[in-house]
Amino acid sequence: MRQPVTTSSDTPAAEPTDGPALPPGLDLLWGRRERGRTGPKPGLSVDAIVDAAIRVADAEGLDAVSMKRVAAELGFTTMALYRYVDSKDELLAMMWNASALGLPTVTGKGWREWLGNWAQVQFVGVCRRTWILQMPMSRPPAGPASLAWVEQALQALSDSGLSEAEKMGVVGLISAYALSEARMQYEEARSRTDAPYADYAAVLRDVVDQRTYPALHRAAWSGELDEPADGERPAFDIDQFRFGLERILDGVQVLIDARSSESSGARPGPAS
Amino acid sequence: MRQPVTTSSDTPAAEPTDGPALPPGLDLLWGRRERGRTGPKPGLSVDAIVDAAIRVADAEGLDAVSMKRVAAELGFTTMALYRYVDSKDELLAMMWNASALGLPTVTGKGWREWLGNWAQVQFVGVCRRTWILQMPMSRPPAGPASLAWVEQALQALSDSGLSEAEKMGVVGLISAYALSEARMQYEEARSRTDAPYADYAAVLRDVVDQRTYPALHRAAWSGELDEPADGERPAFDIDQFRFGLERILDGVQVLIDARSSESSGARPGPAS
DNA sequence: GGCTATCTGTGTATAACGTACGCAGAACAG
DNA sequence: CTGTTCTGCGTACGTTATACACAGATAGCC
Repeated sequence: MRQPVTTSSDTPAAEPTDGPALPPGLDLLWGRRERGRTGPKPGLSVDAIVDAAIRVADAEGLDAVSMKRVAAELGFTTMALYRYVDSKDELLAMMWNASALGLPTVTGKGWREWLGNWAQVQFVGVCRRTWILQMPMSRPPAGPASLAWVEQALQALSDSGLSEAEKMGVVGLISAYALSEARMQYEEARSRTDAPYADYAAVLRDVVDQRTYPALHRAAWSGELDEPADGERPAFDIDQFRFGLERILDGVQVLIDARSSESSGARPGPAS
Repeated sequence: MRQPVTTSSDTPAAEPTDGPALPPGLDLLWGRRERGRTGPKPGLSVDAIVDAAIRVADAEGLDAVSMKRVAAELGFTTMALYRYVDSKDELLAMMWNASALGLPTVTGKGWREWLGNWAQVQFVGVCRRTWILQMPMSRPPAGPASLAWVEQALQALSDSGLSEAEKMGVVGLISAYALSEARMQYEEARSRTDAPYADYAAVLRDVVDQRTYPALHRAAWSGELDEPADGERPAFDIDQFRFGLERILDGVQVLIDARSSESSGARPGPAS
């Protein structure tokens, strides 16, 4: 599958850093891919390739990110990239990880504000980088930057009294919601640009009849679903995101309250 | 873009059923695509194509669904499909809608049980049809079957006292969560089959060092994240889904309580 | 009946994609 | 200096979706 890269047939089983063999692609993500010492100097680097790919994705969308296009961006041929990256999937994984690199360190008073800020930063982050939403993903994050981002959310919950599994569950839940909401809004905004329809509600009004869809009919004609339409509606509506976020945080609050009243009560440990 | 299909240049602006022109693809979804009366009898139908595509997806995954493969399934050539479907995207939209066709009517005592059942049915539904998770989606549902499914959830909330926009928000939130959780679990299960690693926690233990990732390190070594490993772990863990679901429902409960205490209080209407 | 417009299914062709493979030349180890 | 190993490139292959033109079938109209 991969180029030689100094096959360690001489050294019996000595790992450079630790561990056995990482799942395919992860070794590159963690910088554990060794390069040979001989041969011509590389005119390229993985970082340069990933940067170029992100540049293309930012400017022209993820669909424009082909091996050929990225190589052209760097002034190389398509196949030159394969000296640094095993496959396009690997490159996408690197991009996904790199997208978490620029994220700031968030804080907040108490777990709720902290986690709320974390979620909002993630939301606006993916809204700025809409190509993230188009990725085939999403396997659980495994790159160093992605995990550093998850780490922050876990730290926000460290004093919450939740079990480790529960913390991970909460973080995964919120992260998934941020992604989903952004994707939803993105698709909705994109379909609004070219269609003869102003928005989703207009489509519903056309298509939904009162008999078979009474509740939807009521919602569609209530006017609440219509966009302002007075021009400057933001492409991404963070307030709508906040609505769902507060729901989730309320739910987490209930869980935390239950756990803390448990510790002074009787019940032993929570089931998985 | 499309084949002639009786261009209505003679009839000035008479719509067969109603409304102007639906967004591309939606007309087919709603059966508003007219077929000419003359010419040879069609040897195929949209339904037959969609069924075949779903058969392929069920058996071999969404990646196997190519126009060629679907056509072969029916004993036709690739291009024959384009007499019934404008593009592959349209076919995928039809599949997505059709996947909601087999869903049962759910009920429950009170909005919470009702909505909880609804969410769980959706979860196991997409788990059974994992190709749904691999779809490029997800623009908001617009097919008749998808909307009928949404309708059910709205009905569960009809007596909740929430505004229409809030109901839609809640339904969207829960639906997105069901999809995300299923996708997460699916990816995790798939990566566990071929990798040298047992599970996600094992990867974390290899890769995460205590200094830079203290919270993650603690979680990874807590043992709570490990799978049972004693053989028969279900590919999809509905209990884990329920965990997040209960969090969200708790949050919705808080919102509903606030609204109902509002109605006997002072505040007029909620902002969008 | 025949004429004509229209639709069906097919074959061919195109452009784009990811990527396997082999080669010329560069850089280092001995 | 020689041999090994790497780089970058050119070429080639298989697979996509889909545009287009053509032969034959069907229906409406005379």
